[in-house]
Amino acid sequence: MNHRPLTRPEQKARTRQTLLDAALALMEHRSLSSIGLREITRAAGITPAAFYRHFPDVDSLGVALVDQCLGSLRATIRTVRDGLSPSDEVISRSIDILARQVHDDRAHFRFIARERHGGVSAVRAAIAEQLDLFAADLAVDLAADKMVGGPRFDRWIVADLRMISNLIVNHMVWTAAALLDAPPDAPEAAARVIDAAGRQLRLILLGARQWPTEP
Amino acid sequence: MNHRPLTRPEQKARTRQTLLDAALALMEHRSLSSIGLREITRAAGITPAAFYRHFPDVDSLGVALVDQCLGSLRATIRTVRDGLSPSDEVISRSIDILARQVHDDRAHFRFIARERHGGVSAVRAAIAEQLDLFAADLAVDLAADKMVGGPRFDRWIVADLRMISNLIVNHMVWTAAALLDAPPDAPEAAARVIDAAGRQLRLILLGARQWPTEP
DNA sequence: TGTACATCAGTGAACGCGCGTTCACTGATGTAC
DNA sequence: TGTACATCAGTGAACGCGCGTTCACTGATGTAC
Repeated sequence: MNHRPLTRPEQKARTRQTLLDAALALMEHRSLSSIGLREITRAAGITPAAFYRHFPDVDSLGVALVDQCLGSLRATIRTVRDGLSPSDEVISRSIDILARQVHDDRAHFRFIARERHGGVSAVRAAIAEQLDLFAADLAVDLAADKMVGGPRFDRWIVADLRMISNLIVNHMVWTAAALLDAPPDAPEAAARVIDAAGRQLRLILLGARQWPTEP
Repeated sequence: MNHRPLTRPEQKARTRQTLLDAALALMEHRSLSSIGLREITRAAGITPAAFYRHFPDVDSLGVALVDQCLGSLRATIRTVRDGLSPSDEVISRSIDILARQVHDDRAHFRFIARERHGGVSAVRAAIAEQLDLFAADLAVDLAADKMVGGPRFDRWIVADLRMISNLIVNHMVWTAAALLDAPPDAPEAAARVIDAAGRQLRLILLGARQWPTEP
């Protein structure tokens, strides 16, 4: 136990995080734009006015939430992918890892899926930016990996790498959303989603193997 | 000009439609759950209390809007697809038709994209149901079409037909959302989206041509 | 170490406002004879 | 066709309520000497 009294910046950061967590929890069944400032502060256990010490408004909190969700997810993915040897197994393993991440972090993924095309334009823009970074990461990885028997991405032109990276990232986001739609207490519904997603990804990579990089 | 006075059911249906249109217009920049009943009636030019003659609450209006949007779109798509001879051209033509539909009906597509994973569960369910019908339609069409040089979908097992139909429907929805994200006055941004979507769809069908229906 | 002052995260009261819902009503449309 | 009554879409006033934002404040933490 650490009973050392917190410094002021530490305390402030802690309250800020409490606000973010409270907002995320409130968004389980509703979207950001329907959640009130007072609701968030009530859930966080502080006064409404204190909210303004941390964010100018609820939308800004949403943007901060995006960066936190997807920033940490990006780091996680990097770590995980470094430990994967490129092979055909990559497909089913990627989907499994995604499924486990979604299972462990339903609230974060739900927030992203819900607000990706949601009503707050600043949040939409923040999500689009982060997903673009994901796609860029993936394009680099694809070009670097030499998958045995797989597509020769190292010979692809950049535009096509971005094209397929976007397709795969979108497929991942959609898969995550589908997993969230499946009731959490029905493992066979989730299993069906995972199976379908795996076959779809396999089909995409089958297409990539034939893809003419020069038209 | 038809100056015949409207019957009562006609007048009621007209007001109902005014409410639906008003709500759709208000959703250009915001999501359903952040729009108030009074706001809708104000935009529709009727008293707040009169709303209850048509819907029990705003969420129910949302469900009605889904059925109207996607029901009519489904009919449109059926008509269009009946006029298309199956060929490789189908790909670029499908995307072009989608792009034109989105261009002509931004509000409807935006509503669907925004609420597909939005905060109102009844609306989410209604959209999921309609998209499922789209996928089912597509699966039947794929199995029936004999595309020259294309995948032999007529030999596919049902599960795989559903798998690729879902993939294509999701790709279409995502493409529509991407077109909506592109500023309406920047035709070259939309053109880039259309080009990428076409190549993605081509890659998917390339994969389908190789797909082993028996594993 | 002790003291005097500055900072600033969080308080609590107050404000004006628009919300969803209710209710008895109005008056045009519809129906029965 | 004319009359008497029923229906019911839309009205307008009223209600209690929670909202976002402001403000002067408190008191613990931080800093200078």
